[in-house]
Parts: sequence; structure tokens; C-alpha cells
Amino acid sequence: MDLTNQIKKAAIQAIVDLYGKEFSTEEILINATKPEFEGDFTIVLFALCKKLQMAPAETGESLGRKLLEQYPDLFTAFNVIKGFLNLEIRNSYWLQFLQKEYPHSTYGLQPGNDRVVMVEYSSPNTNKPLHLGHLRNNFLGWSVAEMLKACGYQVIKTCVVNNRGIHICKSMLAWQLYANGDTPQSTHTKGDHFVGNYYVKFNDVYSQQVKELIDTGLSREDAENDAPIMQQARQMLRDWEKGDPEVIALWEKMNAWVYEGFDETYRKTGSDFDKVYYESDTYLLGKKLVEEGVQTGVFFKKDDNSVWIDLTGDGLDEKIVQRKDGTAVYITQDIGLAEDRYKTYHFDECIYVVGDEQNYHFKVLKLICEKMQFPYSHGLFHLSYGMVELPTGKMKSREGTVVDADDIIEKMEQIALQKTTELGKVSDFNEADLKQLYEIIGMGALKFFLLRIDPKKRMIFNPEESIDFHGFTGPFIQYTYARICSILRKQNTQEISINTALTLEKLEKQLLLQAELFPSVIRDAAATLDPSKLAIYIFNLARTFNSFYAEHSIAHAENEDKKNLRLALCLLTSTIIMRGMSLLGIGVPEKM
RNA sequence: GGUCCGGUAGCUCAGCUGGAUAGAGCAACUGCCUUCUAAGCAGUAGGUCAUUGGUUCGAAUCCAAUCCGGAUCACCA
Repeated sequence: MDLTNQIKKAAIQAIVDLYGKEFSTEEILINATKPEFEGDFTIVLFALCKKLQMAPAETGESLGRKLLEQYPDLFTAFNVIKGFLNLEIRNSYWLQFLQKEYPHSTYGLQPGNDRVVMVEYSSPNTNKPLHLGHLRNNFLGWSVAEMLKACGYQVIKTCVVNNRGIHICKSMLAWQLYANGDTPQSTHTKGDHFVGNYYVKFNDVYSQQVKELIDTGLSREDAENDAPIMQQARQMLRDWEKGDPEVIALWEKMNAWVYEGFDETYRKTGSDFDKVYYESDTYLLGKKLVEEGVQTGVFFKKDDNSVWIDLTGDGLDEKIVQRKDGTAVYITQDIGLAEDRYKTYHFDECIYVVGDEQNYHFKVLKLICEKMQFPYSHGLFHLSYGMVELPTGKMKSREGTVVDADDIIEKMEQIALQKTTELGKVSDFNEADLKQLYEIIGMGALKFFLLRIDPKKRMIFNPEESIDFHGFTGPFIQYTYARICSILRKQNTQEISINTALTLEKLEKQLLLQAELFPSVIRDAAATLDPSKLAIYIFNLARTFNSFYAEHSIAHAENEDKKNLRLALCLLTSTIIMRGMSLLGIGVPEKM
């Protein structure tokens, strides 16, 4: 049990003993004591006093005295200021905590449980390369999955590859018409970029044709509909659905190029999946369920044979689930896929990491599953995250303002190289070591940049200013870790024993106080699917360590006991940084 | 128009289950490498928490209205 809860329990007991009134843990508000006051934790008394009908000062005094009397091992002093009871934790408590935890590299991890969680993330389209927004998705999904694992859940990472549909046919068609047999190999282009270029080409030609048709007097709507290249794309989709061998062969060939490109990016970003679904395999799932839904009256059929669900009672509209020609729409696929996955994995929860532009879609999906009375419907959760934007607004591929994933990764590594070279601290590294270091630092900067912000907020990326390597950043934390490693390298850490009678310096205690929070931070970040809480926590811990480092000598501490204490603090801090960063998908170098 | 999300320092963001004088980082300015890594540390300056009203011992936090920005409301995915 973490310390805050221990204090709450103690306070509840003390209040029962003093006043005979029972409070719940939720009713007790405990904060870290503000630095300008004496103490470690503060009980806010106002709410308690209201219920007890007593004055704050008096209540605080009695409660403080009682707590010291009943828990002498835990508390050593208290003071009451206005409605706040500040409690000071006994040094020996912190020192015992340190003694117990510093040797364990698993500090912060929770024991396993039998709950199964699926996390769907990344889910790219195979018609264009990944951009910065996809990276936010990838990093978020991966980190959430890892945090859930750290909390003991059995986690299945999954991905749905959107590899079919009219948008895919567009790039296929453009390649067929304009490539003259070029391939990624022949043009030395990464496969996903190569295919993406033809998607752009299609749109160029299409816009041109639409413009020409409008000039002949057509309305925009008719022009968009009649543009010859669009007609061809539609024909290609029909051929694909019929299984035309030539179209299928082209589709397979181009998809293979894209997958190869994606794999390379995924390798760099460290994204991995336990199970990959392809939309080409799953897009017909769900049609059976539509039939069932019509039988049970959840769905209804209109005169033109299209199938709908009426969600007006839930504050939404009517929503189509099957077209009049009997083909499935987007939501139908997701209904079918959810069912399919549940049958395979019996998940308790399924988390969809998808941008907030699809909030409505997932609201509808969950509602439909509930109305169909699927047993898993309440476990469906949309982890909605905000778009990554530029100072000038949204990224637009047509205007060439998309921040490409591969480019930005490359750029981060370049900056890492440049900074490392300037500082010249790793002259003993060979070329392979250096390359790895640049990757760790570059990716660390990028991942931390995207994960440090509350997922649900949209965020702004300024390419002019690039991504910082100082302050609230990945490299700052990596640097702190490397610094600790550098100290530990020169010391014997085998025979440390902590003298639990030591007094603690302010910063030593501050470090312990923060270290003690680590398990509860992981739990909170996992429960709220919010890695930014973990990122902020690690940053604050690193900051405290750096202050501690600047203020106190470790290798040349005042005496042997102090040295042991500080070495143990170094070990514990480095463990937390390493573990915490790994849950964000960020590596830490032993030297930088 | 309906629904949802957001508006906090010049910039990027914390804080939002109501609690002490609203916090970080960047940018600006001052100091600190002859001692464990200066990608660091210490400090200065920077605020009408969009606006107005309400709820109460207490509001950045809750409620209402207004203003501004965004998303969405497809027989696209």
C-alpha cells in the first residue's frame, strides 16, 4: 500500500477514536506539503471539520496529536496552519523504504492478474507513408499497452491494416497509368513513400480533370463524379471485389512494397503487434451480425433495402449499417471485427487508439454493441487523441506541409549526432555504438515530445523550432540517467547497507518522497490511459535528482553511511528512470 | 444548426474528484565547470487562469450564459 493511503487509513482510524465518526478514503484529502511549510504531507481539514462540526485549528491539533501517538513509527511531527494539518514522516520510514526497494530492478511493477486487454493502435492506410500524427498514435498505443502490462494485465497489441477500398485503388491506378514500370528498387525509394507518390499523382490528375469538366459547364458535384480517372478507380474496386486476378496481383505487389516500408519504420519506432488484422480479410465480417440485428429488431430495413439503426433516442441520428446494394460500411466491419476478436481472445477490455475525429464513430460502435447485447460491449473503449498540428494549422498533404515520420526521425538523429559531437563526451565509442546512441537520443526526444502531452489535447509541432534537447525533454532524462551510471561505474555498489538512523537532507528526502510515488503513478497513468502522467513524473524525479546531485557529493560524502545512502538513492533513481522510460518506449544510454 | 473537445506567462504545456501566495520547460536576463558528466544547477523577470454572472468559509477547478478556436453530424474509411 502506498504511503498516501496509509496516512488516510491512519487518519480515518484516528478520527474514529477521537470523535466516533467514520470517513471513507475518498473523503480524506491529502496533498504533498507545499515547500514553504514544514512537513511532508498535508491533510486538508475543511471538509472534515464541516462534517464533524468543529473548528479547523482544534481538529488539526487533536488529530495531529492522535496520529503521532498512535503511529510513532510513521510520524515524527505535525503543525496546523489554518485548515491544514502538516505531517512530517519519520526519517527511519524513508530509510527503510530505501533499504527495501533500492536493490530491486522490478520496482514499480505489479503482480499479474488474469484480465485480458486488447490494444488496437497504429492501423495505417496502405496508400501513404506515416506522418507525425501516426507517430503520436504509435507511441501512445505502445506505451499504454506496456503500462497495462506493468499493472499485471495480459495485453494483446493489435493493428488493423486498411489495405483495401477506393483509396487504395487510386494509387494502384495511378501507378498503372504513369509509372512506366518503375518500382521502389528501380527508383531507390522506400516502398510506402513510392506508393504514396502515386496516391498524390492520382489526386493531381483528378483535380485537373475536375477543373476541366467544370470549365465545360458541369457542376462541381457532377464533375467530381464524372472525372474519367475516378470512374476508372471505381471500376478497379469492382474488379478487386470480383477477384480479378490482374487487379489482385497488382494489389498484392503494391501492398508488399508498402508493408516493407512500414516494417522499416516500425522497426525504428519499436512498434510491435501480437496480432495484425488486414481489412481485406475482415471487411465482410459483420454482415451476418447485421442480419441478426434485423431479426432482433435492433436494426431496420428501409424500402431501398439499406439497413439502419435508430439512435435518436440516444441523442444521435439514424446511422446506416449496410448499403442498399448489400455491401458493408465502415462501422459494420468494426462490429464484425470486435465479435471476431472476442471469440479469439475473450478480452475484458478492448482499447481503440484512434484520433478524436472518430469520436462519433466509436460512440456509435459502442452503442450498437450494447443494443446487440454483446457481452463485451462495456469493455470497448476509445482512446481518443488530438491531432498534431503545425503553427499554421492542420498538416495538408496537398500543400506539402505533412511532417513525414521517416524524415522527422532522421532529423532527430541528426540533431543528436550534432549535439553529441559538439559536447565530445563519447570519444571512446566506436561507430556502431555512436549510431545506436544517436537513435536512442533522437527517438527519445521525439517520443517524449509526443507523449508528454495529455493525449486528448491536440498539440502543436513547430518545425522551425524543432524539438528541444534541454529542459522538459527525453534527452534531459536520458542525460540524468547517464550521469548516475557514470557515478555508479566508479563505485562498489555490492556492499551497501543503509543506516536507518541517519538524518536526511531536504533533497535526499524529496527524492525518496518522489520515488515512493512511482508504483501509484504507473497505476494511475495506466488506468487513465495517459502516458503523459508518467512522463511528467519521470521528468520531475530527474529534476530533483539533478538538484540533489548539484548540492551533495556522492562519491565524497561526509561519511561512509552518507555515501551508502546516496549510492542507494542513485540506484533507486536510475531504476525508476530506466523502468519509467521503457514504459514510454524510450531507451536510456549509460553514457552520453 | 445539434453534439463533443479546448481557451492558464511571449511560446509549448502542467494544475481541473473545489483548498495555503496558480507551476514547469523554452525564449530573455544574472551567476556557477581546478571536485562524481554544465544535454546540468541556482536565481531574476514574466499572469485580469477568454468574458460575465452564480454556487460557498474558499473557484483556474463546479454551474449558467456569452465570445473565440477545433472536431463531428457521409450509402468515405
